[in-house]
Amino acid sequence: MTDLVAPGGGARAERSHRLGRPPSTSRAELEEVALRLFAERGFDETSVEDIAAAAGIGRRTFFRYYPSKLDLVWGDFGAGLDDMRTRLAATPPEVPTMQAVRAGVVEFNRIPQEKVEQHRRRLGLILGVSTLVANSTLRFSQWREVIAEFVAARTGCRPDDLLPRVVGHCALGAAVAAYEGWLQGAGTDLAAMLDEALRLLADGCT
Amino acid sequence: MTDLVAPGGGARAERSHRLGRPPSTSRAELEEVALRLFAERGFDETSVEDIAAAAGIGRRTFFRYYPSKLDLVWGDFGAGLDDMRTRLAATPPEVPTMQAVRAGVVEFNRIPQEKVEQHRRRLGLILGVSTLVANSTLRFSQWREVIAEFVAARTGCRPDDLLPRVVGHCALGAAVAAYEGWLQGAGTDLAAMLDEALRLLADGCT
DNA sequence: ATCATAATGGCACTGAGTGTCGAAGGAGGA
DNA sequence: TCCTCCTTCGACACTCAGTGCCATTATGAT
Repeated sequence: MTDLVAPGGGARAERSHRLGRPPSTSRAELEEVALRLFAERGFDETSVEDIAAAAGIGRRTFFRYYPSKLDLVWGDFGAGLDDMRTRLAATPPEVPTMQAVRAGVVEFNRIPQEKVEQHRRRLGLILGVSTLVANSTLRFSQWREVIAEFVAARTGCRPDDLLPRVVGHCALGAAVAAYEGWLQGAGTDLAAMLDEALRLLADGCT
Repeated sequence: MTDLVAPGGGARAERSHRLGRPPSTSRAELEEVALRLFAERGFDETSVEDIAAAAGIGRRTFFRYYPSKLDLVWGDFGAGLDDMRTRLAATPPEVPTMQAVRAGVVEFNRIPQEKVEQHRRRLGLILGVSTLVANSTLRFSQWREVIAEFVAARTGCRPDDLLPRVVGHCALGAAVAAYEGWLQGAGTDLAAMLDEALRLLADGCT
């Protein structure tokens, strides 16, 4: 959904193309180069021209791999959303709605041990760099929509009714609060943080 | 807090300046001109140059009244925040926390009858134009902070602990959900919508 | 009239993002 | 081998937001 039709026909250049000039780089390589530059000089201090030069491509070509500098940071966000939607839809009806939401969100954020540090760096950018904080809202609206659709299906109303909207916004809010707490504390566990935040929500924030 | 030191020394040119060349326009006038143009052609289709020309000032001068095109839409947001902070701090201790939050948020959004349409247009821009949706996050973080500070004071913890953060994020989420519902329905009442949304939150989103 | 002061606006610059178009570089067929 | 097709590449030029710099302008005070 969020995916751009990047050169090579897929997200990476791994699949051998059949026709035409082969892509000279890949999204994965661009991300690697860019995230390194961001870590060294900062996001705002790194221009697209810098990234392109470091990756050995032209500035114009960068925008054929990503529609903007911001989008590069998000990785495969869309794929995760699809997973969450599927998992929520498969929840047995006897599980209470908010409990299903909590489980779904926690599962959405499950990351393999070896990718924890990378995830931390990405989230640090997303929640720390003001340009990206702003942009995140647009990304997260799709996230909220997944939740709202699930709640709407459960309660037999439309996704744009008040209750599904409130749950979507609040579940996201709780998740972001957990992200912030996780980034703030050094050795904390993201899953536990999320679970706790969503439990607070389900208990009426008391 | 959000206020820029605009020409004239204040938010408007009403207070006669003491020295130097008098401002050639005011924030209020710029807002009027700009919001009219936004309504006619759309936000993204209206350049700062257009606004400046319509207001009879230079492009460069526009940026002395507002730091960006986005900031123009928000009016006196900062003043409202200070009110909410004060009102929350003055809440009697016997009022439950979430009830105080609900009352505070509803009060924050109280608008005089004659300004309802203008408010609707502003909110429509803020929640409808993607550039502004993105920017809103930054504004709303101050809003969340006011709530989080109150909850922290009530529960005797720090504003960056999990509970205050969750309440801040969720109260904002509920409020935004209410805004969306209000904009969506024609003759709905914003205060009632907000009250309902925050009641849902306090009831654990069930 | 002259001076101090503050707003104005023109100019030039950076940086994101976009349209266009010719060139490059592979695969497959003649 | 050479030609053709197809796709990516990258250069150029453009719009627009935002910023630094600085001469100009309009006022009140002396």
